[in-house]
Amino acid sequence: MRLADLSERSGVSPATIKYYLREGLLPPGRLINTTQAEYDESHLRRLRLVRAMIQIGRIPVATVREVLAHVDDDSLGLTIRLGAALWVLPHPGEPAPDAADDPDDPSLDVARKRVDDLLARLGWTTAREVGDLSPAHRALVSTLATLDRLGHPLDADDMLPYARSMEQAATYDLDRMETLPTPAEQTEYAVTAAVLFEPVLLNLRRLAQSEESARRYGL
Amino acid sequence: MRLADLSERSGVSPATIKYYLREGLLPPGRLINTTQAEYDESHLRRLRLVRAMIQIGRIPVATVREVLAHVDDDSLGLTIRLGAALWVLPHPGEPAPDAADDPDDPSLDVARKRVDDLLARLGWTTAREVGDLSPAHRALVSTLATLDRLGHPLDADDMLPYARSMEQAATYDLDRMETLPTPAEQTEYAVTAAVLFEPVLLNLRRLAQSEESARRYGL
DNA sequence: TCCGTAGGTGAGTGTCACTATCCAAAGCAT
DNA sequence: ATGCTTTGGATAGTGACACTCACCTACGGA
Repeated sequence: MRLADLSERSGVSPATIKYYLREGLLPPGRLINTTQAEYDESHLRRLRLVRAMIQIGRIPVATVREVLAHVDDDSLGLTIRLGAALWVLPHPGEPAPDAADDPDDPSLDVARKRVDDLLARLGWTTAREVGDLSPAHRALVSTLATLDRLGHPLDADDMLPYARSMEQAATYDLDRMETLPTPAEQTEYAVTAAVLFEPVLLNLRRLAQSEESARRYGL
Repeated sequence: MRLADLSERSGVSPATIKYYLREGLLPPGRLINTTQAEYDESHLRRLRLVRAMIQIGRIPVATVREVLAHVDDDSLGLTIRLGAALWVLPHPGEPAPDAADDPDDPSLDVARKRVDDLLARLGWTTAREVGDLSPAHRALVSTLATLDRLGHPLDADDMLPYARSMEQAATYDLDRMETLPTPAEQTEYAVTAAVLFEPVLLNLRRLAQSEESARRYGL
């Protein structure tokens, strides 16, 4: 498969593929000679993953490169490999990097305490120990602080049922992940799940909301 | 309260506040004379909402303007007003606007059918009737099609438990919304919920995932 | 042999959320 | 009164980012 074929089968323009190759998001093809390269199904697969991350997940190119480095890193154990890949993904709810939270903001302390309380009640001891180091934890705290400031605080009780649902979802995801044969595929699956299952959940939620609103208020 | 005070209390730079005024995201203050304007608590509140949408929700300025127009539009009934405000919000999972889905793509048809099946089983008749017109529906279909292409298809059975959870969440949200006194506040709450509860859910999910992964694989 | 095409590269494009600078009029402090 | 600051208003510039274009050289088929 040459670059033009890769472009045709993926729907991505040749110029963009060249750009991805340059940026290291796609491994170079096998060079037949100085001016021809051969690509295979693995390139197509990787290209589709890259597109999903960038187009659907709106993930910056530099971040995609980091994530893929972890996916491809056979030297790590599965737990670390998974963690590393998901750790560098953007976490919705994080403030923009150029406007980081003021760490002295008292509303953050309040939110942090509430998250700790929630984790304790859930029995998520590992998450509790890792605490603020995890981007997911920080993003959660930051979002709760913002909700407080807007006058719509969410306490641990409010979050508990949501957390239980997400626990179920996570169990389910890992079950599916385990059916895959290699750690590389498993890690890739986890990334896909993070990037693409999240939109599924959110859009289901919005559909549910308009359904319920129609039921209550007519129309 | 003058512009500088508004800036101080919100943590937003005066230059940015001027920009928001120019862009119509913030109503102008009451002009005391040609060079001084007076702002009040409602401006502070609106400014915080705008910041949350832009910084946390990463919503484009032009979209924020549209959403606020619906929040402020007293001429509409609650259902329409809610729907309109949420309709224009970005839907995660939508492809970037400059790379819209090819409508002839057969994988989209497959995904559409699966969503219809799911909605039928859930008994979400309104969502089913509105179908493809809803951005949430379109984004869901598009995301499922991408998952198919990546070799990790999600069928209606897989989604059913997630959808039930989201149904519960939606009911809960609307209950909270109904405690607010005016339609303007209710609409604002719905927007806040869409923009800020979603990060809460997603980060809970990621925490649950690493918790469960630690349980299964140690560390 | 020769023309079209392949892949590689550096520079350019468009978008977007600010941000910086200027200006003249109007306080406010002394 | 005087001089420093602040205001609203306007225009232009910035930096990040994901491409996208034009051009170059070297094949490779007719």
